[in-house]
Amino acid sequence: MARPAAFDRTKALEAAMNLFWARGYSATSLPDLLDAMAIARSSFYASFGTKRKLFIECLELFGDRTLAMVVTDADNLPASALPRAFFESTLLNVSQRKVKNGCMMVNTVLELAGVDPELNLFATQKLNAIEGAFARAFEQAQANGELNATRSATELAKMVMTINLGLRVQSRKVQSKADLKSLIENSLSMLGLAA
Amino acid sequence: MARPAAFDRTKALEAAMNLFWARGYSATSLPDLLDAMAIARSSFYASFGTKRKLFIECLELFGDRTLAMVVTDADNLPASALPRAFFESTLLNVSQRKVKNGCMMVNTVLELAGVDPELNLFATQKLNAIEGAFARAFEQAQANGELNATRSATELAKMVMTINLGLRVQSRKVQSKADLKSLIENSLSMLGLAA
DNA sequence: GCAATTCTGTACCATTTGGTACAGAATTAT
DNA sequence: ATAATTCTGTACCAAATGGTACAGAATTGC
Repeated sequence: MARPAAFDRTKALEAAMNLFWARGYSATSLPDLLDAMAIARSSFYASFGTKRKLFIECLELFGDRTLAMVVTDADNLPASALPRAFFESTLLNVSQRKVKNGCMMVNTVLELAGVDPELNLFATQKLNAIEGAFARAFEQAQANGELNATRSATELAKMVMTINLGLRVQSRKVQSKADLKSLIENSLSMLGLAA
Repeated sequence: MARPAAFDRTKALEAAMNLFWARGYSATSLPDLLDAMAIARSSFYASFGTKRKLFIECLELFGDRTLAMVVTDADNLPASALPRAFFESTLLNVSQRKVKNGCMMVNTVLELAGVDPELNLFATQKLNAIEGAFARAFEQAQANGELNATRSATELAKMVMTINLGLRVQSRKVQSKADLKSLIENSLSMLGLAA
């Protein structure tokens, strides 16, 4: 008996995520968001609450997607190939635009560490979840003898993440894909996972 | 014949730098700055121009100090000890507050990459200058035979910087000093510069 | 047609933003 | 004392901020 609750919430959320991803939290204004999401102001507040709540939803979406990617790779690849797959699929086999956006969690940690501890913590936990996925994969592989145990699985995972963070910053600097490729190769060689 | 141009420009600049360093550019408002610098609004505009110009001055100050540190270390230490000295002096032998602030150039790159290309480039160049200092030191050491040449000096410098960027992000996450220390040790070991 | 519901559009709000203007107090040298 | 200069304080500005209110158009089931 009513007009259907049609309105592409998912698409709107996706558009918002892309904007936040590129510009960060503070520098993204509400009019910017409304434009990108192509919805009216009232619809915005009706279905997303506040700008901050929307940002959290976007972070969640981004984090879950990234985590899912790592988990899927962990199921289909040997653990020693995981870091390379992760670096390449997020830094090389992606549009230049997405590369320059870096990682939304990393961006958030740096933008909001001294400003919004709650959001900082939220992004931190998402990153830790990814680190955990790496650690579990390495642990299994070491148990199976597929991976040497010169470094512990958790330490190895921490180093993969540290290098990942570094690469994400590099990708927001003025940097060519060739440079990134070379950085990735050197990183993998240092990790002992060059192959 | 006039009131002396007294007013602690240097101290005011320092205070501004500390605030920008902790909160970033957008999240630092003018009233915040005036409070921290302890000067009146008119004095601010008279001697610093705009908020943006002040930020550039602060970035310059921060960058030059960091570069000077590396250059000094390069004159007094073997090149193989440079990365450890750098990591420890900026991440361990410093107040918890400064550690949590991370590196102002890195923060700026991530905050403003998609918003203010000019400031992003400025911060990038400062980082590149530091990378250059590392590269020169490594180059000399390789020529003298003090450092093995399994990796080229410029590649090694790039990797030191990448890991540095990663560590700077880690330091803005919720993280204990013990964790950072362990990350540093693993990083140096991976770089082949453990001890 | 009619009631119900969901959207759009716009007007409005107080607050905050960075920046300017200017009066007057303070401090110096003469 | 006086002139010169530099500071403080405050009032002011237009624009932009995030958020609310509400009228009315659009779309559905009955």
